[in-house]
Amino acid sequence: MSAPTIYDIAARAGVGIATVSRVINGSRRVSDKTRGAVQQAMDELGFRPNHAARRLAAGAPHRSRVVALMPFFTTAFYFSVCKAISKVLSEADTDFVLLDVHDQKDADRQLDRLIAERSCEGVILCSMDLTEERHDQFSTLKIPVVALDCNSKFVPHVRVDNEEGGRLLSQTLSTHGSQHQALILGTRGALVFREREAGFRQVAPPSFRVFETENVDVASGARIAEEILESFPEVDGVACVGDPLAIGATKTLREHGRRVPQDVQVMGFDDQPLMAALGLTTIRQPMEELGTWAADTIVRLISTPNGGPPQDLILPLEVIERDTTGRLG
Amino acid sequence: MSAPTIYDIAARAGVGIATVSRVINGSRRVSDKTRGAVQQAMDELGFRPNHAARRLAAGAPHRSRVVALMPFFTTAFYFSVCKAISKVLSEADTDFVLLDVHDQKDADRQLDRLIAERSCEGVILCSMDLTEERHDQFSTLKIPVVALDCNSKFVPHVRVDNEEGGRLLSQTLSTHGSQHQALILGTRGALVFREREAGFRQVAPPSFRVFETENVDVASGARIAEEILESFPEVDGVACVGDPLAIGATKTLREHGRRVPQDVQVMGFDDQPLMAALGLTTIRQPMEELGTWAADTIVRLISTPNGGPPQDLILPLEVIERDTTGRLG
DNA sequence: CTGTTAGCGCATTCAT
DNA sequence: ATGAATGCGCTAACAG
Repeated sequence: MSAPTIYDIAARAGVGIATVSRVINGSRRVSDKTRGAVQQAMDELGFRPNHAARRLAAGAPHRSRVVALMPFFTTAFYFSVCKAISKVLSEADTDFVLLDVHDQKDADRQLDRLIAERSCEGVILCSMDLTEERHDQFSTLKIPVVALDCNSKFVPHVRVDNEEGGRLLSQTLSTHGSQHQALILGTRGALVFREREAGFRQVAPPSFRVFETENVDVASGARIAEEILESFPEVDGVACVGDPLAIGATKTLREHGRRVPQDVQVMGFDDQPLMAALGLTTIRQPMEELGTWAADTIVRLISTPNGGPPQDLILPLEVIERDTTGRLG
Repeated sequence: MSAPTIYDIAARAGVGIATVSRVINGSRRVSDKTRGAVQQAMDELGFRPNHAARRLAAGAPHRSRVVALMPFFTTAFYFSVCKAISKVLSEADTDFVLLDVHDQKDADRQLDRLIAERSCEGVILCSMDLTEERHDQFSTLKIPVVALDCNSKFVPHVRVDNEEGGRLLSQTLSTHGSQHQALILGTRGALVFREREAGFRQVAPPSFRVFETENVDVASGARIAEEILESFPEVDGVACVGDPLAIGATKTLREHGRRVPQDVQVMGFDDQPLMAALGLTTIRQPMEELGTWAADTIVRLISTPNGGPPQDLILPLEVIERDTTGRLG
């Protein structure tokens, strides 16, 4: 049978529903005896108060909830994004529901559920796009959606110019004289990586090579660097689509006697926390700003259903030169 | 006046509430004309559907929500904890509401609200304790609370033995011959830091010194290290209560010509992501396990109100020796 | 101390 | 295509 209500409890305990309510809410105006009976009935039936009914009856104030779907585990990039979102939403008295999704399928399941249950007032989609169909669903339900780190046709989005990022990667290496550049890519399943690759290819010196890896962590960077040294020994510049990759690559290179940056230059991407301390040259993504904009926008769209036309935003990238680049030789 | 309901909209648009409901839910069985009128009324009145009422009427399934209060901004420690919690809750079909709190006052405000609004079914408290009074409030409302990284008298908690951590810090330095040890502490307002300090004091060689800093970031570590070099030049071991502090301290020491670890040994605390790549000797906290246990426990307590007596858990610490410690000289 | 009653705001028949 | 009526599960007066 379906979930028991206070009526079921009341009947079973031989009391009125008000008494059950009192017990639930810890009122002291209940005799220990009846309280016990009610408790027992609740335990036996596995009673769980219905949250929606509670809030409705109590006249609790509105509190919007926005859920953010993010592939959280992948990189520290999302840590910074998350912090920013959290801050904005908190100040807007909006609940921040964090949904960690592993892959697209996972995300789809959650999106279906959100639509079916209408269980939030806004959605922030990180590094993930929407199908047109699903966009229409959200649209008719008037649940605003914004995308972050993603170039969406359907919803307002904030991102950086990843193609430009790819170009900056190669150009910075070239500036210091690198001729044989390797690009370490995360899976091409991710659009942002494909975009960076495209930009890189546009400007890289002809002998460049591209290497793809599943994960974008330190271990992968270290492993791919081995591969690079073997198949592309003349390499004098390594560009990575994530900072951890660069850390791993640098480690391997140095272990193999290559000086960084005198023999090989290395660059990361993101400028995650601690990269300054590590001296990694990298391309800074304005992570806080990305999160802030997404959160601000969703809050605005929630309170102003007709908040004007979708307004996208492209934030600037910045090359941060530190110790892993410099003139070769 | 209070928030407009569909009755207000219906009245203003000269239609029945059912029609308003249809418009809200994107039903196509509404003439464009009336739809327009309803839309306009909604816009003019700033209508926002009441989420609780919606779910109640729609008979939506229960979905528990647990909110985690965490001082998110402070360190990457919480990133790992957060990941673990997120994973467990997601698998338990439980919403994960993240509440970033800056300080105790902030936390108190949020806790008051949670109690007043009964807006969640469980609470995970990170690095923060409960007053007895507030514990009683949660208790009578039957909202379970668990604490993480905190030694609470009132609620089940999971943590490491921070005193032992303090001892390990000093003992590891001593093992390699360090006689003049400095401890860099975060604010003594945090219990965990006080505990580590206590442990450290128990076993440190007599000439030790303790330094306190507000923040536990790289910059603070670098700054305090300057101070240490000035006021405690004979220092040959620096123990920190957080990894970033140690990174900063190492940087300063090396800039001042002190070799690490030959002249001065340095240790961090936590073993955050990337510390392996950085070669920092540190004391590993089982961050994932902490988060997993907290989430598992809260899920269990929600589904089993009488889940037996509070069961605390103390997880083991592990010294991870890397490149910043080793025999002096 | 306890039971009765009346909504909370909305989705949903069932009429029309 | 639209309106009236009913009930979701609970809290909060109001009676007793």
